[in-house]
Amino acid sequence: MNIITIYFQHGAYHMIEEITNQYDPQKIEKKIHDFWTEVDAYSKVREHRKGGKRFFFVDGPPYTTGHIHLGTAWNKIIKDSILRYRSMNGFDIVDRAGWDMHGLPIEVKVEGELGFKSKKDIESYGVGNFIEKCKEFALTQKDDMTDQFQMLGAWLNWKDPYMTLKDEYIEAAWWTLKQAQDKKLLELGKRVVNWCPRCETAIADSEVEYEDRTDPSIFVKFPILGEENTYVVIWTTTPWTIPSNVAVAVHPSFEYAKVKAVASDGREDVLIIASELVDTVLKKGRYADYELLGTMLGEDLISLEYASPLADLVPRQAEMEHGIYLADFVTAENTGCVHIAPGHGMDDFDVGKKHGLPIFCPVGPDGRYTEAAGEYAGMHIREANRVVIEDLNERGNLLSEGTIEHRYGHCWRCKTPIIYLATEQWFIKIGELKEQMLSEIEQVKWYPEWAGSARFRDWVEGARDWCISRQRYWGIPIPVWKCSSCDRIHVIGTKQELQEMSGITEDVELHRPYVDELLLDCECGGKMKRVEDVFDVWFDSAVASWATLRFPQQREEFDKWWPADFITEGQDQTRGWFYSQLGASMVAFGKAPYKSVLMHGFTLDGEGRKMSKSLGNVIAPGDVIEKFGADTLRSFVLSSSAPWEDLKFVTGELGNINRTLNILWNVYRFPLPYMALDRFDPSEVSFISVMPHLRKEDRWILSRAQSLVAEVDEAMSRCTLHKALRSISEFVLEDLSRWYIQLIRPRTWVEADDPDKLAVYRVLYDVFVLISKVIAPFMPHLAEEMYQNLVGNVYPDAPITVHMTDWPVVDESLVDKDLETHMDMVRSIVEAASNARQKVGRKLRWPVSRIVLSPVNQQAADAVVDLKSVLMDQTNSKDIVLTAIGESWDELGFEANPDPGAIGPVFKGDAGKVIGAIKSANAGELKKSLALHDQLELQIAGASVTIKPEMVNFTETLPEMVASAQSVAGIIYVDANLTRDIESEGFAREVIRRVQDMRKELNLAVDDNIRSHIQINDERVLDLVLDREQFIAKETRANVQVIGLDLDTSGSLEKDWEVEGISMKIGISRAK
RNA sequence: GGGCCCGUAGCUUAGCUAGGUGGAGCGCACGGCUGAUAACCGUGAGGCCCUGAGUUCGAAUCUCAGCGGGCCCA
Repeated sequence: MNIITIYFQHGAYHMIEEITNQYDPQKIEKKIHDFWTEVDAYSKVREHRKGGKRFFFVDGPPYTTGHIHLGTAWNKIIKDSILRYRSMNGFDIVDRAGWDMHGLPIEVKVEGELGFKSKKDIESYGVGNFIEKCKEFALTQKDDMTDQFQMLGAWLNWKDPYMTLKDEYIEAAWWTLKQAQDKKLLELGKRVVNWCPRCETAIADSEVEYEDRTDPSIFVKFPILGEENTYVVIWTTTPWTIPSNVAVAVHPSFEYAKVKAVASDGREDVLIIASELVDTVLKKGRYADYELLGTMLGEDLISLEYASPLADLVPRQAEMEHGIYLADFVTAENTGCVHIAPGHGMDDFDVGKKHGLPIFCPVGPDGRYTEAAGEYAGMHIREANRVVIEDLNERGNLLSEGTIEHRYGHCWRCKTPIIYLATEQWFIKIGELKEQMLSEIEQVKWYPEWAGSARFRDWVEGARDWCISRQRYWGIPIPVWKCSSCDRIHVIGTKQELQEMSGITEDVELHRPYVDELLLDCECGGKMKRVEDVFDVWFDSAVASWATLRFPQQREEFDKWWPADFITEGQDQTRGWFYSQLGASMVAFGKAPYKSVLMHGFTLDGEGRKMSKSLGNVIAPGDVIEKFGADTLRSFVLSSSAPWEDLKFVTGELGNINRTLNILWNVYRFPLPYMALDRFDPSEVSFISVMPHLRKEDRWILSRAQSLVAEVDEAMSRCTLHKALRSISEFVLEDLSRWYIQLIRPRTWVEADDPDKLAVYRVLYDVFVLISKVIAPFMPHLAEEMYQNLVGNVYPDAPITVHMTDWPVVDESLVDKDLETHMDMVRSIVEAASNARQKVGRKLRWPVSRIVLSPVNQQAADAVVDLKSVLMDQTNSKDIVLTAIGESWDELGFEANPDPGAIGPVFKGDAGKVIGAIKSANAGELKKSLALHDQLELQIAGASVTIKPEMVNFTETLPEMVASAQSVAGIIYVDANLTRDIESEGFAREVIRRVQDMRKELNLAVDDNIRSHIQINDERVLDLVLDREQFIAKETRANVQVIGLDLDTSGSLEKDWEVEGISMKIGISRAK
């Protein structure tokens, strides 16, 4: 039968259904997904909360790679759990899913599919065709990923997501740039940028990946003008930048040495090097010897000028003056003199700017030298390293050549080593916003606190102006039009403005190449053409918080919702989305776009290494779901560690979680057959009606359930989702499975109408319904499954899904903290009793006559009185005896242990006799006297000696067949001495257990009756068993039962048993 | 090289804010229960609390310095 129809079928009885034996997450989750789709649960739930307290959530848009990984799964699971929790708490939620769909990664993918190698291939294929391919690719990937996210049970607005490739989104970016222009925060400038020579574009700092790489390591001698054979020595790992050298930088306060170095062939060079580095540099240059000519500070070197060793190859180098300048960034490494090429380095550029040096950059976007590089023109810089080294060597300027392995930046997409190029780019002047940004950070609530106050703050403090332009195709076109005759600039803010200014009436797509074709009229009468750049993709996602509200197209929603109440992303987004959003929002609105931020960790493999394709340790969420189900995956990632800590993915732990859910399933399943048998209808058995019949343990579990809700609320308020999950798990395992269910089992077996049984049903029902709600944010499928059966099948008017129900409010009237404490103590006593039983070898099936507790305090004593029946029941004891608080049990014996250390010094030679006397004395009296008089006279060989308390230690001795164990309530003693009655009950239970075992083997129904024949080959035991003949027949549902010494035991099943050394033979058959 | 975070039993972790005999789960060994039974429960063994120094009567906890891992930056 289709379960969906079950949910809607309500017969005469409101029936809770029996469920499968095993927790089967795949089956349940499939069923629940179908159900959600069928009733459109998500939309209905969001609709249901319309008009409630507002909660504006912005989804950090994953890049449309086509497949989700564990990290993105974790991310969405956190989001989903928090949103479900909020929704149940009455919040009206905005939660459009987001997709980041522009940029190089997709271009690179499409280039790969089309077999392209460079931008020229794209141009000849046609930019329009290329853009269409990229769009199609992004949209397909988006759909694939949506399916994968939905498998996790993540409820976001998937039907109407925001997509960075949509015109409405592009307009949000354009509008933002126009704000920057209006506020004079947009700047076109020549700057040194990270440049990928393959992609032929600037790339953001955040797109640079650092990896180990082997590069040349060369020391070069620059000849000082006007001094014979004198050189300043520099070091570099990029020989190809030597043709672009403009200056040398030294540190103002370092000491530099001028040394005469003698080569092995007798040639002499005068070299300028930082003093402390002379030895190492000369060693590199294989000089035989040197002589120190003098020392000076860096600031004394600035009058020197030098010539480029490559002046004959690069005409511009011959024209240029080369000087020595001061810079604080110079370190005492290598030579202490730094090669400065302002066209090829950030620091270099700054030095150049400061001193008005030429920004000489003879390298084109494709990584080849331009005409300005003279002889090198047309050569690719990759080949140039070798050639430059050779040229330097030929000219006698190469002091040393080697290689070095170091961390070097690579393009994050195509892995090409980046270079630094001085180029014209568009910048947002973050420098001017920094102070405001720092103060806005403090207005935001960060989870954890240090993510904002330390980490993010540190990043923002060091932030540089933001280069937002890229020289590519698949991105939001930068909406800047420039006049070809007067260089005037206009920034377009909306599509409408573009249409008006370009005079077109038809719709236009806001991508390249379409917008490139539109020309605007300039005030000067000339024509304005769009600059060719597109936006850095980080700028796309930066405007998500208002783009998701369709601003600037719609103003109302923006005014109503913005800024975001909450966002959460991985720690890598500190420099990424947390930052880009803040920057863009400062430009647009002058304030932070989010009120609270949860920074979560990274997923690592079992060894604690990051998951990466190259390591081959990537785990696909889909595989995990297939094996364990989404709820298990969700519980695992949520409970393993605090959200902001890294998550080690250990497969074994998943099994653990799975087991916990299975126990929850079993606990939930346990009473259902009885309830079904009794046609228990919760809608007809009110809680009020069972209240007079509640036992202590019922009140206890109800109190614990309320405490659980409070714990989860507390955890959620701190974003400590792992604590919420652990509280749930502890409640299920400890309180429900290991305790409450054990306590109430016999009550569910009663066959007649019984208020005590109904009370249990009602309590269990309420607890399960509460659990279904409490787990709903975290295990939405299992929660739904439970809810539909418990509530959906019973109350036709109930909310259609558990996710539409209200989050439980703690009912203080049900909370009884004293009772909870008492129960903790009782449980500890039961555990201790079990321990003690093992020591005396008495299994639980055999009652013990009494358990004695020496309570540690009043509370412990109260607990025993309060919960005596639970205690007797669970320890299977006939009586519980309390001593006075802190008092020993008076049936204990004592043993006196003389302490030779205390006796020896006092009695010297007689010590041995004293020790013997103490040992042979009556320990109990000894103890009493010492306690009473603080000393004791003993007669030894006619002499009287004085014994002091410190001379004797007493240890308790236990009576025969008594064992003790420690509990939190105090030490307990289990008296396992047998009486006829106990022995009779013990053997009877042994018999019952074996008959039950055989019933099971025959697959008898719980309520089937039997005929049984029990042969016991021991007269004494037979006699004992016969004492409880009725009891045995009742427990085993035997209509006919014969117990005897020698009888025919034939039946459907016949078995031989050995019980405590006595052989028995039992035969049973089903009674008609 | 810099910033932030993490390091506790074979594995996953609690305890750290507020210093006072380090608790769990898994696994392992042994046992119990047998109307949750392909389920459930108990007991036991197992810890230089990463290392070293400092503060303190007392440090897993606070401070400093190292080592190892993660994210980010240079």
